[in-house]
Amino acid sequence: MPQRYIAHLDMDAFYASVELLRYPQLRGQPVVVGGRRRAAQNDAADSVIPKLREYSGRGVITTATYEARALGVHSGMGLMKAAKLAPDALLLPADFDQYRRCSRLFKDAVRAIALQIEDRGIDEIYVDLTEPVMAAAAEGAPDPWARARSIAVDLQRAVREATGLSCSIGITPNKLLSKIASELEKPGGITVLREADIAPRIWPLIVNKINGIGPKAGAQLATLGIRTIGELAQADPALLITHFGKSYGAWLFDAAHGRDERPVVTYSEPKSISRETTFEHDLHPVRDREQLSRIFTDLCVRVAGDLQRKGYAGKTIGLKLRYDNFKTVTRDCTLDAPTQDAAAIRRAAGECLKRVPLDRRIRLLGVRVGALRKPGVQTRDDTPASAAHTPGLFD
DNA sequence: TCTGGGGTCCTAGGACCC
DNA sequence: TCTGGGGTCCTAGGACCC
Repeated sequence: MPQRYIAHLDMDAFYASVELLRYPQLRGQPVVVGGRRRAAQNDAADSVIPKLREYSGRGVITTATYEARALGVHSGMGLMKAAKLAPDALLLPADFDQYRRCSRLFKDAVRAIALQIEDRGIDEIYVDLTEPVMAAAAEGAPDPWARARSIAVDLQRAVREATGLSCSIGITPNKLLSKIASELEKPGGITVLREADIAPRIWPLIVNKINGIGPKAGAQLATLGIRTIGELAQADPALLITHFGKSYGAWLFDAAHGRDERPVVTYSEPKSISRETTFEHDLHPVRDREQLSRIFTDLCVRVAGDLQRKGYAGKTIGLKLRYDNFKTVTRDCTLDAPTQDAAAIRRAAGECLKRVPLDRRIRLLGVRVGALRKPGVQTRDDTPASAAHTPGLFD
């Protein structure tokens, strides 16, 4: 594989930083974003920002400022638990519309400099800088890595000018390493790593820094005495394969050595669209039947709205249900033809519901539509039989 | 008063077809 | 009567990520 120059750009504490643009007086204080939607906010700038200790109810931290992280709270942590660690931290509700607007702004700013962008969600992207770096080399730039770094400086400036926000950038020969590198000098850093930097910079890190090694795999590696990426790189690949299977075991070994040939993918179609909700309090399948039914229908209406707005229809309807003990079950069924109709989705999901045991309280309900297609673009298989009888020019 | 909401990908077994 | 493969679709669960 020829030499590539891949950047990973990660916005710093994104949601919280967007909120600080709106509430600049909170800068320097511990602030977390999360919890339930704000109830029809009146004049936000004048109202008093609640503290974490005043919060009660379900919910997790979505983002914490670096000041809040210093107190031990982090994203994904339950708010009630976070309130014990940082009772005086300020709590702001999430405003996803605003985050999406900022996301679009920063991505457009990057796109004005480099075209090969892979979207990785609202606050991060990969950028393939190989072409611009090679173009500079052709014009006699001495060190391509220095050129890559200077492009990163340009990217950071463009993002700041477009949004007022800072980001961190990692540049390495591939996505796997760049993702790790962008975290090394947060916030606001640029980290360039070449082949020779893998051993000194990557190997001392714990295995969970690798994108794709989560809590489960990390714990299982720990039982084998493997905690750092370096230890993983020195492990016997055969041992990894016996514990993790042929595919994942081999991948673990390659990843530890910094090998990754995945391309930067600039376009992809969604595979599924879903809506789910966790209730304020667990609901009883019989006693709260009416409320559950209303919520269920509402989820179907919302998912149908999403499908219609984005121009998709789907053939596989899925139901997700989480019990009070956090056990989650899913059921799905496949229709004869794709749909984007709320009533059809509700019927199919209702059939799925009949197949799950309703013997305990329910915490979460979700509806998903998969096997998506663009209904406008019909393949032969999608053509409804009735289309043959559609009145036409000669009827 | 532990544990959100939106996704992707993988595995594994069974049905069904050739 | 016994016994092949391979391929695709469907379903359920789980790991992981942002």
